[in-house]
Amino acid sequence: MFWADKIASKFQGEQVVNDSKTPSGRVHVGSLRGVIVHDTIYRALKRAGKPVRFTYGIDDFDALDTVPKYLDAETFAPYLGAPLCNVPSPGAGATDYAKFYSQEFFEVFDYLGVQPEIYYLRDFYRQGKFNDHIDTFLKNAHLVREAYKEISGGERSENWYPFQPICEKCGKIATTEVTDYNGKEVFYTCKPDATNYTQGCGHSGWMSPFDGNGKLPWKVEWVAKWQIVGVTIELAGKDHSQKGGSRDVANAICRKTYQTQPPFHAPYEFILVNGTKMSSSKGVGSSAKDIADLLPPELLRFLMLRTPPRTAINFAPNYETTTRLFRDYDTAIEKYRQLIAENPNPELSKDLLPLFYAQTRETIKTYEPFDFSTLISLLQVPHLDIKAEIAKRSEVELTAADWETIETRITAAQHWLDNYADTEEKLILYLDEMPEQVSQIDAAGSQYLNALADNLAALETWDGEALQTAIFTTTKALEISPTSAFPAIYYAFLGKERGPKAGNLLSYLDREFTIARLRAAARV
RNA sequence: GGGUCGCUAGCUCAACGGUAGAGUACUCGGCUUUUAACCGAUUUGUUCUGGGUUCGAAUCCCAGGCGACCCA
Repeated sequence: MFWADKIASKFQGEQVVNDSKTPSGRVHVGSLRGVIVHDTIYRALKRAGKPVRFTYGIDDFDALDTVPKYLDAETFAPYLGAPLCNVPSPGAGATDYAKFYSQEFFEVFDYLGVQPEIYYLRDFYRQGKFNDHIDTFLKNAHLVREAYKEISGGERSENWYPFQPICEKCGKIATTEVTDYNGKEVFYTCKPDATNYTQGCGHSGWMSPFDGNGKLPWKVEWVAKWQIVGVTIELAGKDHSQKGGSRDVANAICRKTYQTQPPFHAPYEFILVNGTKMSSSKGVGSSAKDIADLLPPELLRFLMLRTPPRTAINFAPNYETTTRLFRDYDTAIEKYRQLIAENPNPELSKDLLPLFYAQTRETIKTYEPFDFSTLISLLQVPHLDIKAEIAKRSEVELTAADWETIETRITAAQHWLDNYADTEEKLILYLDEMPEQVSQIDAAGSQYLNALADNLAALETWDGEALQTAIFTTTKALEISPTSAFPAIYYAFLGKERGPKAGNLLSYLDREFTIARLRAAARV
């Protein structure tokens, strides 16, 4: 059974699948895994005909704890420690920092066809939805301390309370500590040494903890959120899912304080780039938007889906990995088309379910596949009418829908060439100098190039067809096999053993130059 | 130091207690205006190691090695 269906099969009755994110900056592609994993489980439950909702929370009451290096440090340093929803927006089109980055994230949601019910924790706090839970936790602070101690070994002092007010004086939330609660107000101090990234102002006093005046620490907040939203299924990244890790602590708090079972949980792995975890601080890895610019939505979903959550995904946008992704997707489409040719409503086998869940809509969009790596090649042939070439190479008449897919693929291939291709992966015409690799041309090859130069000099028209004919008639005249002749030509112009159709390639070059190069290469 | 996950063909992965497979790469052949395309075929394994359970282990258990990650 496909992994998402296996999870879905465990549940009866109404389910709420939840995921959340702190909008602390640009979102890297690793964060998309959680999104897709949850969306897929949601869709699997729907497919199984079970009642289900998909909710997504923005943790925008969390503090700004670092200024990302792509932002001006001086501008944002004063806001370190303040709730993200109270930090100014780094760009136009948003009211604040949290909205700015969550909007960017949601654009990717739209792109991927992910449509959860979105909520912002700032609203929950300000609307008082947390009030009862804040009261519960302040009154049961000992249970939270117990859970921390038992699960993660962290000691909390006797007068520690699980609550952080926003300091009335300096506006920071990361620096405050509550030491008393009288049922209506908490006594807090804004401590200069509370964190290692920002200083509190030293203010202290009594204030109400309700209606958005402060927040619960996030492990505690997590538990309260489950109660408010009614979450039944929520997975977490491997980092939070360790024994004694934050999810373990949250689960314990949930059991102790509410005497209820925490939501279903399973860990999901990271997305690795070249075998190592991507991290925005190290500068490795791509933002979610970068990858979305490269991969069409169904391909990006497919990438995230086909690997079960427990297994790490190793994606690097290099030639090998990128073309394989497209090829695997096309292979699945091909298989599906054969299947529906026999039966319009087929039972999907396990290997076709990733294709099903990869769709942004409800049905699988089929098309006539055209190999992605060939597109990359064709795009590099100068002056080539790529659409005419594709039409020529396709066995069937391409429909408007086929063309729509192909055009998306052309855009993706061009984007890959422009942004990710290594120089060795690109077609390079050596116009100014002779490629070193001409030394690979053997005696027969040299003889061939000379003969070809003679024949080309005598050509009446300089076009691809005529050139291709000349190339072949020359091989026949010399009784040399094309497998020896073609590499000699490619070495002379590209420094490679293989290349695009030689006649077309040469037709884009100047005649005198071409002939001179052939003779020069033959002499080496 | 403690923990989690992983290790299967050159590469990417599947098989999850019942004959180890696919794609790709490689090799070879075909394609008589045929060259990053296409078609066909062959080959590829101490399933990381060592023990154990079992009629039977890649699969379950124990120990070790290596790697990634988390916590301290």
